Amino acid sequence: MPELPEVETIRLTLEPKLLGKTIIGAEILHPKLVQGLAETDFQAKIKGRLIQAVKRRGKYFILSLDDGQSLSVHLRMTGQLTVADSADPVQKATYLRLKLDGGVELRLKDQRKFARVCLFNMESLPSGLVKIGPEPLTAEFTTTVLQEQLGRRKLAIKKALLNQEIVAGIGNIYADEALFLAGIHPERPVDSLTESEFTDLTQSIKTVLAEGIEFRGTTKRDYRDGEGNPGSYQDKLRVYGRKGLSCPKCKAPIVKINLGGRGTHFCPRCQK
DNA sequence: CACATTGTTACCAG
DNA sequence: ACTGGTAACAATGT
Repeated sequence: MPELPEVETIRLTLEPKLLGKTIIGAEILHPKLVQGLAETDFQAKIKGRLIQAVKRRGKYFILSLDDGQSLSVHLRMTGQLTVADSADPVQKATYLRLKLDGGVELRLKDQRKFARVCLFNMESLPSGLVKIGPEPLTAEFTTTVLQEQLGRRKLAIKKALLNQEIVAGIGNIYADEALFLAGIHPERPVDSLTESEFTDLTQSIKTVLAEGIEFRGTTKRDYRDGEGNPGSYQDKLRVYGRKGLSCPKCKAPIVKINLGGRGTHFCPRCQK
């Protein structure tokens, strides 16, 4: 469940360890990990490249290399990225070892084998980055932009927030949290939101994501930052995972429903 | 054992 | 063409 705040925390912890390093080799231990490239081609294309920047776009972790290529990593649900000493024992479910100069390596571990890695350039963006929506924590994300992205559609607002083409980086946890802060029921059709609700929602999205980064991410189970440490935002969550517990605003019990196959938490009194 | 967990995409129907 | 719903994927925990 690494969403924007978790990937950003990973980026912050890994940047000093990766910047300026040269990739001297790669070992792929799961055949489906790398998209659109055979293992030998991947190794040939990446060997000798210098890491020029450590970036993030939505939930994608991205290394910019010195020849115009980039390496993206999407952690999906249980992926973990760390930099380890090459001599350190390799943990179970480690599927990528990106060997760097100085005796260290970037390791990707993933209990569920859902994580994906892609080596790309401007002409060959991975599918998830082609139509990705605005970055919610930048000035480009405004009430007007959110309204334009949503259009006058009838789908439930929570489903829209989970669509990465509408806004980048929001997952199940932060969608529930943002809707609670804005006082909006997750099943409300998008076209029923008022002007002031759009404003509140835009601000709430920025607030919960910034809080998530401030508290170094939410660790429900698997999430760890680039140094293997859990986050602490799970202690600050207002509704997610709090079914039956009292609403922090009105003390009514938090309700959990299924919306589009996803667990959805909200306060039936505060969110209309 | 059945089911929940979740991000993305493939697929289907209107 | 567009919208929106559902299933599939994967593995583990309850």
